[in-house]
Amino acid sequence: MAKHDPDLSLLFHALADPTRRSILTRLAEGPAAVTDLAGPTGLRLPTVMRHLSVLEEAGLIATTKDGRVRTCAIRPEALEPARTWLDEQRALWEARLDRLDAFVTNVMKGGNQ
Amino acid sequence: MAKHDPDLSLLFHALADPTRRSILTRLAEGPAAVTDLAGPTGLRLPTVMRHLSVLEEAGLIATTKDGRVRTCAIRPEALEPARTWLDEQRALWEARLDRLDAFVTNVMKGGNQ
DNA sequence: CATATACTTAGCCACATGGCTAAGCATGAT
DNA sequence: ATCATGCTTAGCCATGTGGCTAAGTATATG
Repeated sequence: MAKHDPDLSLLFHALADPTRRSILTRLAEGPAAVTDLAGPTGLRLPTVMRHLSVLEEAGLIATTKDGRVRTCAIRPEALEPARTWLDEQRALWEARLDRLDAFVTNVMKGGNQ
Repeated sequence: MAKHDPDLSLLFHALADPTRRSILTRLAEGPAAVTDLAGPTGLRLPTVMRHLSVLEEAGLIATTKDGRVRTCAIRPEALEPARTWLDEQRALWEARLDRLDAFVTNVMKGGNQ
């Protein structure tokens, strides 16, 4: 399929995995090193590393390396595109339902007289 | 990983594909038959069918079959869990930033007097 | 009944994803 | 200099995903 919204696809895809979501909630408490993030998941480091790079490519986290420790931190603004899309859709969907409502009301009025 | 939130995973995964998102926006204009949905995508019917079943399993659409025509319609309430999760995260992330802010302010006050 | 329409199912293919181990590399501690 | 720590890279494996074709089923329509 054409890549109309690579950002949204990356974003939603990153959020679609429970491990990645739990890493994000863990990071909500504050920045953490890779090993600290790996602990709670019960997964091996390389596996966690790949989850982290998915999160980073989606813009959800930023990482910096200081000495041999890589520290990961949340990028709160990264959620905005997802929120915006959801809000737009909700608006569209509800507008449609409203029009449907108006239509039905109209038909009933016209049909009964 | 443990399946803590199968709903959210299904939901975000369904939303992570451009074709599926475009089907959703198309459906925002009103219910449509499978063939009508397939047209704009340029994809074959079986392919579209599978996108539709992903959307249906995520609860994003409902389909009914009348005669030989299957009609698909949006289920607006299905977006709620995603919205809720995003809102929760934003709250958590911002709370953390606020605490950090307060901490920094505190340290500066204490350190300078 | 025969034929077109609208899905549906089955199955193939290439590639992505999520897990792992093993080995490498850079840095901090002794 | 040596060793431990913390990440990184390479590569394997099973499964999932997104596309397809070909053939099947069910319902209108003539």
